[in-house]
Amino acid sequence: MRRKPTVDPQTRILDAAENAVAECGFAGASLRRIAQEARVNLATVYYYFRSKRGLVEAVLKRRFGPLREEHLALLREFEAANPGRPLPVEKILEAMLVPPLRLAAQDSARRQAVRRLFGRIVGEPNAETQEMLRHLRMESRTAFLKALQRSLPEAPRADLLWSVEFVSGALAFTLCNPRELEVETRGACNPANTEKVLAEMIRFFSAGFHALGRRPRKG
Amino acid sequence: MRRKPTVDPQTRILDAAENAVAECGFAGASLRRIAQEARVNLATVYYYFRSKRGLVEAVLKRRFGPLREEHLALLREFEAANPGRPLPVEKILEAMLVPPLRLAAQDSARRQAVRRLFGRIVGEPNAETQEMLRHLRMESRTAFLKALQRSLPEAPRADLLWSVEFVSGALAFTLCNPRELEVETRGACNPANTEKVLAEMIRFFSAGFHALGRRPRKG
DNA sequence: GCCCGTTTAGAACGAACGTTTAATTAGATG
DNA sequence: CATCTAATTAAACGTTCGTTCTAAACGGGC
Repeated sequence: MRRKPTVDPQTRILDAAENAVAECGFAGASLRRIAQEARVNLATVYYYFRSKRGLVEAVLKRRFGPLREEHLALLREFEAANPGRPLPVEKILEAMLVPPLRLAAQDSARRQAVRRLFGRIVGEPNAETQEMLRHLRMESRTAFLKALQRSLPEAPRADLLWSVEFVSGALAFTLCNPRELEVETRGACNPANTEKVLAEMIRFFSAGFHALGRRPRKG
Repeated sequence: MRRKPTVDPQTRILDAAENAVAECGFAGASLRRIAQEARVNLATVYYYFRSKRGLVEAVLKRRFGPLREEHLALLREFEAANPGRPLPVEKILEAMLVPPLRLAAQDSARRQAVRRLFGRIVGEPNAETQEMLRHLRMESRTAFLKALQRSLPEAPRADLLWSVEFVSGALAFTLCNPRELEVETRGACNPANTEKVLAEMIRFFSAGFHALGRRPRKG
């Protein structure tokens, strides 16, 4: 029954905790069930992660920590292709969307948990969690805003900030409950089709950004 | 200390439960604390709502149940203004956005709880909860899609479905953590300013919808 | 008067929770 | 082999949880 005895206990615990938090929320996730699913003694969880809060933070950092570097790397890559010139909004959107979409499109065993984890953190108002995520998102958000301002110099900064927020929200919402969307649309929308989602979002949102660029002042 | 002795116990319980779920999630909300905050005996909660699940369902139905009627009423009202003609997408967007925005803009005592409740239900993958919300959203979603298809006959149905999803996501995301957004943007974006949010979303998303109408086939 | 829906009080149930402690194992080092 | 450290275990701590139960009070309507 033991599938991969080579995976170290910390990873097994993190995987199990990710499943539990995704399914039951932060408060509903039980350390005992996590330890059981990870085939690990309950005290081992404390040995590695000190407390439940420490475990949850490790879960979030493992998944969402690398996103910042991927965001910045994609921006740099696109800018290197056409040095000195402002990026087209379509490329900026691609840099924003591709890393989370890739994250939510990995192997099917983890996919559902990762997607639901997105939804959990969005709705979690706990101050510590929010502060941690704010810190994780801050740097890439600044980079995206700077790129957008260069690409759409006529657009007011506040409008661009709002729009970035709207894109983030649409992305999070689309990722976190994929099955529901497929059911509700009777299969017309399949969030597992990453390329399709990316194309739809770029098409829809780039029009919004271009409209901002065309209107120099708020009407 | 008793502020409003006129409010009946059921309402006090629902208010307290709303606070608790918003703050601690469905699993983290404690009936004992809810009863205490509602200045009600623990048994009274069971007397009225049978179980914790029953209480949670009552909380959700009270808040999100009226949304469907408001959505449909707004659509009817706008259509009555120009009978027979397809609604402009700006009006459809207004009908989609105004009821939730109004809901999240009520008196300051309840506002924060209502907004956080939005985030909680978005991230909650519990099958029963999702099924209940699906049922609540289905009718108005169909009405919005129909109006959009009349207004943008060239746009593929799947694209419109996706776009409606994106709008819903952006709205939910914007509503559920207002303070964070204001902090992160250093005050440039204030989600409590309902008119501003509405104007920003209509401007941004209507451009996206118009772009769909202009492209008859997927490129 | 009494009845009945409502509300309170108090206690208890078993279960599950986060956390801690002390003892034990396994592996490397000397 | 003895020793030291890291890893792992079993057991227990006290608390809180959802839920149920009983008994008693309250208040308006027939």
